[in-house]
Amino acid sequence: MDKRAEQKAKTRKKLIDCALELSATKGFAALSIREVAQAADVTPAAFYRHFRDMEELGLCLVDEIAVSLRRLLRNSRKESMTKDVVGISDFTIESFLVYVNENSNLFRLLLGERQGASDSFRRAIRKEMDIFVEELTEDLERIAKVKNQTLRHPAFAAEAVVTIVFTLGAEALDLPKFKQDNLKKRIVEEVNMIIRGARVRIR
Amino acid sequence: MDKRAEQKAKTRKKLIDCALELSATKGFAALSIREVAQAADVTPAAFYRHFRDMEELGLCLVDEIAVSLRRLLRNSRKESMTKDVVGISDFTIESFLVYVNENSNLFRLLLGERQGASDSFRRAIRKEMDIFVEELTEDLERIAKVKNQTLRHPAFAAEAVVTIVFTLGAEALDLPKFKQDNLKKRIVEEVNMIIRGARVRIR
DNA sequence: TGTACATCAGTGAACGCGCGTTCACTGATGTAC
DNA sequence: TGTACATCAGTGAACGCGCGTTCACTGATGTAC
Repeated sequence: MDKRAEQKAKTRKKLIDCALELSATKGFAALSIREVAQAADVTPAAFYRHFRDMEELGLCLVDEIAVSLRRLLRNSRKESMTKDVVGISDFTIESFLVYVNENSNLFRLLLGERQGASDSFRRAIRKEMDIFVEELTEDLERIAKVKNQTLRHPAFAAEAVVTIVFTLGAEALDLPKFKQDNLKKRIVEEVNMIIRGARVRIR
Repeated sequence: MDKRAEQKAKTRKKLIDCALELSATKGFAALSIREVAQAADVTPAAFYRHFRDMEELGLCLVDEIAVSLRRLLRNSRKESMTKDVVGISDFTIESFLVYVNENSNLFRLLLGERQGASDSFRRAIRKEMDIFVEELTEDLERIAKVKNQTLRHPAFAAEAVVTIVFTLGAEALDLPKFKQDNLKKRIVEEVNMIIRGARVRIR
């Protein structure tokens, strides 16, 4: 057992976790190496044993987001399969909001830096969102097929849904729990609008 | 004629303009008083004759956004009246994208700080967006009435449309002109989806 | 109109501070024999 | 197992820098007579 590597990984994780936590309150862009190092109880110089600069650490955070988002996606798909739930339900959006609340720091980072300053940051985030859109497109098509319906532009519908859910989901973070109910209803209603509007009507 | 007040106003405007321009490249949050002062060709200390701190200057910028957004709204309404165009057309979205390109710095600021760090900033921006949603709600209702249709939740539809148009509009800023055409088509399609989905169908 | 004083936008120097980055170092852990 | 050396994560001091903020000041403009 390599105690040294183990300890190093632990410190690295601590740096990442502290950066994430700090970024929640003041935004990632405002963080300094010294600040993160101090929060993680290491010397500023120690930071360089793990990351070249804050940008590199930032990309690790985006990676964390990617992992957690994909887990969310996998779970929600699994659940919607086993429960024979067909369609984007109340339930799916409910569980998304739970996720947002549980991973509020990651989510804040995701949406805060989506139009942020760093180019590599923005591209990494958009790539993740694109994956989300693609998966949702597939789901929408699959569901439509089961229901014997046709969708006009599944990919556009998926993009619109993701945009709405993520943007309004981000707003949930600033709201007290009891006001989130209202927001949830709005999201559900708007998502349904999009999907209804995407269906090709048979007259 | 008060030369002194005139000169002061000029300097103030220069500070605001420079801050706006600088914020486009590195984000408003990353700006410093000294940086803005230097860009505006004044001493850092002179900054304090105009603003208490960067936050106060920032709120002035939000105000500029408010003014320009309302002008956009007024124009688009006027045009849609005179031209007897009924509905949210290709044309309306086209002119929105033109606006976004013309006021790219303002727009970047608007969307960049929407989930940014400063609380007063976020609230000011959301207030502006809410106004936009309200006006659009009225328009949607009016148009529906003319067309003898009913909308299920005009306010939700408006919120969804504004979310889509602003978010995707922000993405246009990173795109070369020829790729913006594609984006525009996506926006138009998605907006139409929402409105179609909002209509109460008579069977 | 001319003069004497008041105002005040902008100056320039100074301050203490936290920043990123470097460097020689230490001492615990790993490795070779 | 014990020893001698290598490795390297983390230390602590130091550096120069741009930052926000203050202050007494200057000199053009405004005002009162």
